Amino acid sequence: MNDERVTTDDARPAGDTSRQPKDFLRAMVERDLASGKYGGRVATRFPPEPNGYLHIGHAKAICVDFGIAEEYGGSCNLRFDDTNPTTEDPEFVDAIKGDIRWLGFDWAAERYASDYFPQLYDFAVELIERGLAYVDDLSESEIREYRGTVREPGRDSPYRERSVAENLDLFARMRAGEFEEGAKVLRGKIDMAHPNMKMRDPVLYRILKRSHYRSGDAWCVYPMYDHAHCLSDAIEDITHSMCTLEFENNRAIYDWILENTTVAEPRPEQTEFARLNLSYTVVSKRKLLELVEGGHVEGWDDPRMPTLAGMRRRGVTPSSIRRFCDDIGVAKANSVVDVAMLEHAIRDELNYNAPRVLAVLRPLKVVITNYPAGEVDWLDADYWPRDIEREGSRKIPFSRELWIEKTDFMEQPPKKFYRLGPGREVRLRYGYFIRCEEVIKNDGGEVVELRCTYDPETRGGQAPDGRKVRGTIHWVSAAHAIETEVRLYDRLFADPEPLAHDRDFKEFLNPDSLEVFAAKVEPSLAGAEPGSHFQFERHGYFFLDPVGSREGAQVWNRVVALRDSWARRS
RNA sequence: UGGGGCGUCGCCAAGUGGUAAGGCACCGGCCUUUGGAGCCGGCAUUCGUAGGUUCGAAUCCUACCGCCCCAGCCA
Repeated sequence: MNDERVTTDDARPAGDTSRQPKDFLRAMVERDLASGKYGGRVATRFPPEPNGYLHIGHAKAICVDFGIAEEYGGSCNLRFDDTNPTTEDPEFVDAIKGDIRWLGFDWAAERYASDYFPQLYDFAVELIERGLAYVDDLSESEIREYRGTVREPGRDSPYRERSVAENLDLFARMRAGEFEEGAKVLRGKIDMAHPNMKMRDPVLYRILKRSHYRSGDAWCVYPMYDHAHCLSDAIEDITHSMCTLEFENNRAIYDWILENTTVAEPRPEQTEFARLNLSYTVVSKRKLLELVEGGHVEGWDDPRMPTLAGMRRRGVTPSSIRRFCDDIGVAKANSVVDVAMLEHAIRDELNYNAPRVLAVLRPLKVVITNYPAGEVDWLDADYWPRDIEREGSRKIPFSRELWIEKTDFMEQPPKKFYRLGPGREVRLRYGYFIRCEEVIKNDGGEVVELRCTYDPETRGGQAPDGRKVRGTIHWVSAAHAIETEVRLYDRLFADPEPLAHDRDFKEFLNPDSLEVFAAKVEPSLAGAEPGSHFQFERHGYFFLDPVGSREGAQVWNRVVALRDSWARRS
């Protein structure tokens, strides 16, 4: 529907964005549309609990819930599933809303399960009146015992056969605050021997004498997920209620409650899909919390975190996240997506959107011995390589003293090393050919300076005599360079599946996930806008960190490195 | 050894009885003032396994194997 949901700076030629083969969810929606099951309506919802930050796994769910509604002319509500006052906090609702908007989605309505507490309570009363729910006095541990195990049936609670009148009275008194927390719960009266554990008289309401961030002290009984979710869907006239695989067993309760309460038909239906797992990362609120609390990262928005806040801070674009979600598809098989897919989506976008500039991370001084001191030559440098049809260029200064990358020089270059070495010639990008004439070392034998000559005939990078050089390296004029901080971020974990071992996942943290450099960047970057993207040629895509940067003290985050076939083969 | 799901290339993932899409990754080659990008080519005689039905199966049947979820008054 809303094909115009624009991604501000995406200049890629409009390609075919439609997944050719439909995933099973879209196929289902199309079937329902064709059969007229919901009168042509598609209504979904994204139901986060405001107890933590959204991460890349949620992004997939958001793309499913909002994306499907959008594609089929439907609507998607944002519903905070806030039925547990002990864990929820309004701080998270704002963060969640911001993250969803950042991703480029908007909701038809903003709802809160807590706003439905009165209706939800009435539905519970209805179940009691129908003899389908009862107040149970068993303790928490007794309930567990009575539930049986996956192999053995449970036993009925001694309170299971209370009369409707007694249940009504007791439930009203629970609500009135007459009983202590844990003293009583309301349970669905289904079947204590049901093979599906979830159907063994699920708890519907518990007493929690806690004030809720929205409803305050209006309630001391709070509905459980199984009671609240399906009925909230029904209240909002949701048609397709999509959730992740771990709720498959809960679908039986979902249907049972809706079938046994007076909700409008056609009723919403739940369908499950596999949640996202990403290699080299963990996608679990609890695990991420552990990293934050253990000080392994600097916070929820640490650029190494797979949270949307972290990715935004790192410089990942929302459109590349959406593109990634499109690429991975939706299915029911548990899977671990290769993080290389995400990296590819990011590069693919930034390749078209990030102007190229020069930056030296590990500076090695080069003196051009045949270039006069004090002289400056301002060279033309295109912002875009020839294969990208965008206009724009800037001037970069060339002078006698330059910085080049330490790794672009080797005293004893191996076979296919195209860069600088004693006596070798390379091209300085947008500049001249230079030849290394002398290597200067300090007392420790470390190369600290190169003395080179340049060929004035090669200005711009071409030799009139047709001479070719294999290597082109980046550089920056020492007198003009800006000092900045460059943060190289890498995968947070060194193992593709940190959770797949018998050890603590934190043991697999990548010790090199962050490397900080005092880098020299070309002077044109002086006025760069915080939040803008550039490609530092031969390094990767960088983002001027709007949080970490200060006036005159830029902090550049590497979003993702360039593919590097040299590094791969060595 | 209960129930619910899932198993198609290293990783995702189409395919729903007519003879294995696509993407990522990888490997060649071309091109190249980013060892980037781009272009060309390669990459599952086989669909967890074993039987069976059929002219014909990844798709149907049977059995088996493997993995995930469920015993919170979390969601």
